[in-house]
Amino acid sequence: MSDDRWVAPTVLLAVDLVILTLRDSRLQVLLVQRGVEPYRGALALPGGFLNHAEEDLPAAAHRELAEEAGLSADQLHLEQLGVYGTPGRDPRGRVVSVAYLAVAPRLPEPTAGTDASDACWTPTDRALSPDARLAFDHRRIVADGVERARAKLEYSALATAFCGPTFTISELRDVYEAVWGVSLDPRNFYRKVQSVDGFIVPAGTTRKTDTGRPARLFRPGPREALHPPMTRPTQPTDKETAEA
Amino acid sequence: MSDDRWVAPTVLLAVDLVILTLRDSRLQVLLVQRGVEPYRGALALPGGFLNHAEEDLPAAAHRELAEEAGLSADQLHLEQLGVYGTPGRDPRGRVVSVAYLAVAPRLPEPTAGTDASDACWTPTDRALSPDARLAFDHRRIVADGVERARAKLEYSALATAFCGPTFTISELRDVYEAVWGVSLDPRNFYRKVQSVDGFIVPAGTTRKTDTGRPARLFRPGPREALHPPMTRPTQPTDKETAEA
DNA sequence: GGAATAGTGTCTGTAAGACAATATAGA
DNA sequence: TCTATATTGTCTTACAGACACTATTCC
Repeated sequence: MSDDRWVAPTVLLAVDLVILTLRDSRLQVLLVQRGVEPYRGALALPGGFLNHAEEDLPAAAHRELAEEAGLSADQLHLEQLGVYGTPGRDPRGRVVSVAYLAVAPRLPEPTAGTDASDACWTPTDRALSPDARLAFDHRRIVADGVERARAKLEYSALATAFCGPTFTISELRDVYEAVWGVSLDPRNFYRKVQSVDGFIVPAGTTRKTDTGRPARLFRPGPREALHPPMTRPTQPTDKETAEA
Repeated sequence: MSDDRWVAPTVLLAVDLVILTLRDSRLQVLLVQRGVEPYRGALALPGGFLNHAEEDLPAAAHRELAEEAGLSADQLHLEQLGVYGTPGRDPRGRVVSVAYLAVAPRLPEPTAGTDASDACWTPTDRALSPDARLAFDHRRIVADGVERARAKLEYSALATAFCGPTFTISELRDVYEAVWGVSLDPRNFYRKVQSVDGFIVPAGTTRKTDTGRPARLFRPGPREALHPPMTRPTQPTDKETAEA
């Protein structure tokens, strides 16, 4: 720093997205097959470089969300996940990536017909398995995103972001069971989730299911932080041990 | 993107530090008075640009920690807090800052005699008051850091990072009371903190206080995540209402 | 002994987990 | 009727919070 001619180094800034949703009662993440080098042909998170030097980071995240997944900002949770800037993580140079976590309800095939027709939903456990071979350090980013989602289900209303505008309590329980990888007692969950003030509010109507009694519909409540939090079981349950 | 000559824009990358500690039973943050433009003379977080294009982000955080606060990596908690990259946040250009949260035990005047003799510990409530006038968007970064610390006291062993290698349960309670801004029952806290398996382990010795019975000493346990979490009181207590 | 802090015992209300019982749909 | 799911009720246990009480130091 004693050198007067010292100038701060510049870096390339990218935005990567961990987009989570629930499909077939499984937590899935959107991955795209890379069409260019490096890691051509490998699976990677949707994302890319800033468009121009003045683009804001959340704006870039929304842009990539639309370009690569066909998802709009409506009905979608988006939060910053972290920065990944280890030198050498990208062979093209010093690329620092800002990762965002997006949670979307299951939409009617959002990847079909868009620019990113090579995007595909992948179960997170498969994406995180050792033989998945994700590009760059995207395996770690996916792992961090899943872990963030698991943690936030406990003390925030993030679970409703996996559901549509209205949902049944069973659907909400399905979110918790899939993301946490546990089985929850439907009856205790039913009362617990309703006892947390402002978490969900009744929508007044019901929805028929394939079989059984129709279920009341709810919509997300005003509360974002849950007090008391939803408690994640510590003991392994049937569902978790089955997946292990 | 259809323009073949398009090249990704570059940004300047900086690292800023929210260094928290406990002094006089108050949560304090380290601020430095800026000696150069912009915001010359204003208070700001310690930090700076990357030294060279290949410097790793945690390495840069540690370097700034040593340069501007005289703190070494030993006995210190450091975690990434987030990215702040809104265009226009720095008049010098597109500067994207990676904020780190550091938690340090109270050390013997770490700011004296170092390069950053103009660094000063500031109570967080004063740093966050409207008349503090921090440089850049550092007010928000401090607020985010304090909020992160508050949240992590609940479900992680972060509180021990505020203490020295050994500590009494009263000192640990002091951390919770100062960071949360509440009063906790010493007797219930005593049993609660010991019931969380692996949080703290007895060191075997005791420490005399000014007055009263000597207290047993503990050291941080192996557990980083607390199950069950420490519960933060929701109702305002005497201490909180007194500060409001 | 008195003051101050450390540490233990006990009670009570609340909430979580287990699980029986009832309600409402389709077949 | 049976089956399947939704919703309610009840019981037991665990824990948070309030607080009396004992222990150990210095004065």
